[in-house]
Amino acid sequence: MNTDYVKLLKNHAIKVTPQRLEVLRYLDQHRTHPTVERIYAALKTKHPSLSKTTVYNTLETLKKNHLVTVLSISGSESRYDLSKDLHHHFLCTRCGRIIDIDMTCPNMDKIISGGHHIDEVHGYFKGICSTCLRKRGTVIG
Amino acid sequence: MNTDYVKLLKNHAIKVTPQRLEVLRYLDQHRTHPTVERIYAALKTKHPSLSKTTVYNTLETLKKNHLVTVLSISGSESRYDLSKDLHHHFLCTRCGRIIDIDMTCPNMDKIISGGHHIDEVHGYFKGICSTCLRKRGTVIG
DNA sequence: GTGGCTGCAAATCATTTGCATATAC
DNA sequence: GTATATGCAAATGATTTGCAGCCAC
Repeated sequence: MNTDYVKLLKNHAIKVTPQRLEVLRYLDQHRTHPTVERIYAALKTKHPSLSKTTVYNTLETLKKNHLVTVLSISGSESRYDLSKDLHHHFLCTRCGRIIDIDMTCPNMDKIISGGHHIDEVHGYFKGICSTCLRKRGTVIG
Repeated sequence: MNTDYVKLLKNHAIKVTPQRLEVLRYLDQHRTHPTVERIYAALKTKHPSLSKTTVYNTLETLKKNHLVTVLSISGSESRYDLSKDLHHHFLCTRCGRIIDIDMTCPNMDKIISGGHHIDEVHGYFKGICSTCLRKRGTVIG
C-alpha cells in the first residue's frame, strides 16, 4: 500500500520523503477535502517534527504534478482533493461539509468555442445539504 | 443616474451614505470583477477620507442584500460582481482577466435531485484566454 | 557530494475586530 | 435622538519567504 505512493511519486519524478508519503496517504484515506490545518494536525500526532511549511510545500508539489486539485469553495482557506475524474463540489453552509457532485455539462463546448484554452473547470454549489435539511424538517433555512 | 443608486439602496432598506453610493457606482461602471484593493484605490483619490474597512463593510452589506456576488476564483483575494443574470467566469492565468461566461447547464436538476437546497452556483474556468492565445500564436502555453 | 527538502521563525497579505466619532433618518 | 455607519489602528489567520541544517539519490 505504501509502495503505491512511492511509485506514484517516482512516476512523477518527485523525490520520495516520509512527509510526502504521509500527506499523500492522508489525502488518499480522507476524501473529505481537508484543509492544510487539518492535514497538519492529523499528521503532527504521528510525526511531531512535521512542519506546516512542509505540508504547504508538499501540496504545492503535488498540485504542480496534477496529483491534487485545490478547491477555493470555502473562501478563506484552500481545500485539497486527490485528483481523479472531473467532478464538482457542493458546500453546505450549515454543516460545512463539502460533497462531491458528479455531473457533466454538455454545453461546455460553447466556452471552448469562445476560443479560450481551458485547463481547469470548477463547479461550486452552495446551500443546505440534504442531511441538514432533514434534521430541521424544513427547506426554509 | 445617482438617483438610481439611491433608489436601489432604499428599496433594500439600506441606509444611503456617500460611501455606499460610490462603491455601488464603481461596481456598476467597472464590470471587471474588481478586488477590494482596486475599488478602494480608485475611490480613495476622490474621497481621501474613505476607509478600506468601509469598502469591506459596504460590500458585505450589498452581498447580504444580494446586490453583489463574491467570486473566489482567483484564490487569495475576493472579487466583486454586481448581481444580474446567472453566469460563470473564466480566469486567464496569463493576463489575470476574468471573463464572463454565459452558459446554462441543463443537467443541474440532477443536483437538486440529490436533495440539497442550492443557494449559489459558481462555474469557474481557468486557462488561457483567446486574446492571450492569439498574441503568442500557439495553443501550447 | 550535492541539490533539493525540511522545519523554524519572521514576514506578508487579505480580511476582521474594537472602538470612538460622525451621520442618516 | 438614536441606531447605525465610518474610519483608524490593532488583531487575526492563511499563506509565503528566508535560511540553516538534513536527507534522498
